[in-house]
Formats: sequence, structure tokens, C-alpha cells
Amino acid sequence: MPELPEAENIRMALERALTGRRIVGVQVFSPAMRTSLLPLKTAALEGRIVTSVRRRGRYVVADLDDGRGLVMHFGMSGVVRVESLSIPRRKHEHVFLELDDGRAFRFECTRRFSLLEVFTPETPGGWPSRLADLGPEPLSGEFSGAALKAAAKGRNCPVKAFVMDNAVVTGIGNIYATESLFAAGIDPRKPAHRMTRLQCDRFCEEAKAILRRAIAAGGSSISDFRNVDGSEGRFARELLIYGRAGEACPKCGAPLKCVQIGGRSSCFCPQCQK
DNA sequence: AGAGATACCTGGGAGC
DNA sequence: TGCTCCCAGGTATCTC
Repeated sequence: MPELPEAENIRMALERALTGRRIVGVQVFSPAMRTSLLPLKTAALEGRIVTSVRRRGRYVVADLDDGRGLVMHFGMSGVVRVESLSIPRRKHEHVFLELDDGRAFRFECTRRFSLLEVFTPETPGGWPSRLADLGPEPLSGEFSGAALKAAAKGRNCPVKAFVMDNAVVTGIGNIYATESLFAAGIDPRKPAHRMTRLQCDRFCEEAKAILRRAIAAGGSSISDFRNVDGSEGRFARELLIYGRAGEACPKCGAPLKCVQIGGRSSCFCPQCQK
């Protein structure tokens, strides 16, 4: 399921595949994912050239030469490919954007939690402002132990729900929150405001290191995730505790526990995480 | 304002 | 075998 490292890998691949390419056709096969896909058909995308590909949190934006942009989010099963139109459409491929090199940007999403929309910068409350409202990028200098400690003031929710809040830090989902809290030795159930400054520092350091390693490894392929070239991410094998409830803790050997936090299963070591 | 619950959706696995 | 049920996940939206 795409989190930040997966989105960044998609961004890098789309930057190579789409920059400078002209959109020559639009095909929409299914009316809706998270939002309706029908506006793509009447958005006059034909003739537009992709000028750059950006990322904000888990969102990837392909900027067009007329100032608009294509914003995409991959939910938990979104996959994009840039490949020949002649390859038969897969069951859950919902959109093809035909390119001037004979290939197509093809958007697949099994569980329809993804999003693909055109935005105009002028739209009040449109995508640029919504992206700007997201919390700091975890790999930026803006995300620090001091900032995390300040944001946690007065917040009584469990640490895990807190760090998965996109307004606190963006792009960290269940996998990387689980792994980062384990690496930092923090109990995911602990009320956010009770994290010490040292723990906030540790969390930031570990989260940044894990995210950087995951990006370098091409992301984590859990269930449906594939990179733009169809390859699987190699980081899944480096996950230490995600999805390993009942197994021995890789640090101390105690059995890993699993609890529900914010409606999401959360694996942790009751010995190592305080 | 914060926090919890719920809906959205599909495929895969467990259990009968 | 075939059926039902539950679970996974991010985000929006609702209620308390």
C-alpha cells in the first residue's frame, strides 16, 4: 500500500516517463474511484504537455503546461504504469492517458480508494491549497523532535494515531508508523503529549532513516503495490515487526503484541517500546 | 477542538 | 466445493 516511499518512487518514475510528453487522448473506463473520474473526459487534456512531476506527502502532481495539474493519490491499491496501449486493459485499470510516444499513462486501482483529478490553481479550496494544508514533509528540516514535541502538546490520542495524522506529519501510514515507533522504542498506545523530547527526537531520526532506506529500496510491496515499471519494492523484507504479531521481537525475543489503535492494527513489542 | 466511529471497495484467507 | 464472514488500508465525514 503506497505510503511516502512508494509515492516518491512513483514520482521519480513518472518524472522520467512523462516530462515533456504530450497528452493526445483520454480514456475513462470506470466512473468513480474516490471521486468521479468523468471530469477527466471533459477537461480538455488533449494537447497539454507535462512539465514536471512533484510530490506532497502521498500525493503526486503532474504539472501541465497550461498551469493546471493532475493530482493523484494511490489509496491502498493504486498502481500506475506507463506502457503501450496495445497491452490489453487489466480488470481494474480505470483511466488511460494516451501519450505522444505511443505509450499511455495507465491508472489501476483494485479497491477504488485512489484519486485522479485535474486542478486549476485558481479554484478556491482547490488542490494546491489542500496540499499546502498538509503537515510538514517528514524528510524536510521542518520535521524535527522540537516540532513534534510542540505539536503533541495537549494531544491525548495514542502516539501512533498522532504520527499518522496528516496535519502533524504527512505521508506516514500504518507500515512506517509501526516500524518507526519500534525503532525509536516508543509504545504506540502512549498518549502523544507524554512523549519526552528525547523520544520525539528519536522518532524523527528513525522515521527519516527508515523512509530514506525504503525509498532507496523501491518501497515496500505489501499486497498490491507495484512500481511504475511493474517491479516490486524490496523494502518489505526489511520490515522488522509490521504484521508479525505473535512472532518473537527481533530485539529481545518477547512475543510481539497486536492492538487496535484508531481502527488500525498495530504491532509492537511490550518489552522494548515504552 | 479533539477523538472515535463509520463508510467507501475488493480480494484473499479462514472457518464451516 | 462453495458459501459467508472478516480483514486490510487512507481519507472524508459524521457524531459526541
